[in-house]
Amino acid sequence: MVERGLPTSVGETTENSESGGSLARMLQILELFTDAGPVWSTADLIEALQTSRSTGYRYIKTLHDAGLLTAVRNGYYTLGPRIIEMDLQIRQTDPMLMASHGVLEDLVEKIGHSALLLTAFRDSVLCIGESRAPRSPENRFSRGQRRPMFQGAGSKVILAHLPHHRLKALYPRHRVEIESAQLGSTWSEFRKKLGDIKKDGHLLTLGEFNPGVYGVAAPILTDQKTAVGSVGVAWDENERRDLDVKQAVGAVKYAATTISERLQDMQRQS
Amino acid sequence: MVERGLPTSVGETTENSESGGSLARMLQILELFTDAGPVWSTADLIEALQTSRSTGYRYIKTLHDAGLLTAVRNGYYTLGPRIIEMDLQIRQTDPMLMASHGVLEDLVEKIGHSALLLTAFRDSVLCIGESRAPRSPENRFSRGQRRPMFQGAGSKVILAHLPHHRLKALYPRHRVEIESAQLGSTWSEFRKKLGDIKKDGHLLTLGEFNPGVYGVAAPILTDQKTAVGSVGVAWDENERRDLDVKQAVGAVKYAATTISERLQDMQRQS
DNA sequence: ATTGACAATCTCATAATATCGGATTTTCTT
DNA sequence: AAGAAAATCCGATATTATGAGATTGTCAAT
Repeated sequence: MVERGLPTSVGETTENSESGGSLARMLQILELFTDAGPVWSTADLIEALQTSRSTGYRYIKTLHDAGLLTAVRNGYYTLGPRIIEMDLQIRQTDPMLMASHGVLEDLVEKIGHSALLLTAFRDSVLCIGESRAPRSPENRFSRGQRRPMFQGAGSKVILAHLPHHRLKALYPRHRVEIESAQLGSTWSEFRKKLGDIKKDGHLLTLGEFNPGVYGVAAPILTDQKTAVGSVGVAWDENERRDLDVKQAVGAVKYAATTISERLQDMQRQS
Repeated sequence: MVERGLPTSVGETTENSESGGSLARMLQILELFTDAGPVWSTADLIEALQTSRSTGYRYIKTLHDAGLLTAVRNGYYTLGPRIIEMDLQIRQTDPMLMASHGVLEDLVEKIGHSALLLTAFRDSVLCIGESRAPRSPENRFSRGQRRPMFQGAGSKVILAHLPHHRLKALYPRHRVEIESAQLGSTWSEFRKKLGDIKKDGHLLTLGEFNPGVYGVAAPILTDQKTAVGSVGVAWDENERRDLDVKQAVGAVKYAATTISERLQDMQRQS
């Protein structure tokens, strides 16, 4: 009866499945806070949830008590301080981030361009770390931002190393995007293209986001050779240094391998 | 084995009240991820929750679907990517942070020491922003970290400008800390000391965290003159420049006032 | 301080739905 | 490809989330 959640705006993990109960319903509140609407009144929140006042207030109170929401003023809420705290917690302890310490910096020094650390998240790719070259422009792709999984070296190289079942589940959801990204118009064609990338162990792209910008990326792999993330660098073609493309590829692959090994060593110890 | 949920470690909003239902119980999972234990197995999580396997898995799944948890490998979880994403969202839209853009940088330039932006959170103070002076040492108090509310200029100055009822609720919970922080051993003494700080509109401290370190802070206030945060700077006494303490106080107060005004202007528009 | 206006919480009967053990399916290792 | 382990599904039960209205708490102005 609670006719909540417009199917169009849901975008959950699994296609459009009914949200999994009140717990998920409550967490949906967090999704409402966007760049376009970063501050919500209780009234609007309750309206958006299509629930009773009591329940709405209870959800808000629960999230508030957990620190995930905070009142900016009387009856107006924003994402809460606990999120900032947890982000620090992640920065200090995330295994992949830990494993990449120093490696990204070395990579930047070696090739003179900014480097990114990416991870797969919900059929897309999230930037979780970056190391900027000395006087490079501020990156438009930085920690916390997402990109589609079918464009850019850093994304595709993860895609190619995803476990079988993940790909199988993902393909039907994104047939059109995959085709328009030149990744094949059939399942077997798709698998073949990914197989090629996988064989190379890296990917070089040109102008997939910004015209004239090169991208190189290599996957960060688990013991079973499936991707947990990737390392990537990008540079403008007329900003080219004496650096050879091959050299960049080598450096990126080396960085990715180093991180992968460290990561696997860490897991063996726990 | 993992003896969770000890009343001592809870530290919820209201004294020690029974957790408010399954929603809060699920969110408690997030509190388990600490520096000491950043990665948890499903088995240990369920053990810690003291619930059935089914329910434990359902909680984990719900949090996973929301992106608040992520699997680092088979059956092991960490805080999830959605948190990183939401942190960026906050950095891009948080009113206080927006209002402080440029102001903190100007302050640093004026006095040559790193500046911090703080906010009140759960009977403590959280750092939400910082601007580092050119070649200053990496700050030990940076974004995402918490400090007690009764030590340090940045904390006390917020405390002094907290709304009446907040103080009244807070005092009995922290009598001992307040007394040992020289903030008075009775309620009226406490109120008087805070009143003095309030009158000055700023606070100067010496060596409350690190010996020989000066701290200056001023409050960020709402229309009704209650604190939402503070601006602070700190420097070592033998690192003193030709800068006068008075000059620093003035600069900090100016920064805090500017941020307060911007904040109030923003609210008038929405 | 007192009041009025609004926001947030509380009360409590009702039934919706979270819960649990066990079976089933999915996922991972050999 | 088969076996082992993990995660999900299933359905009966009662715990507990829900919602309308009353109450309390909070805020701004007199």
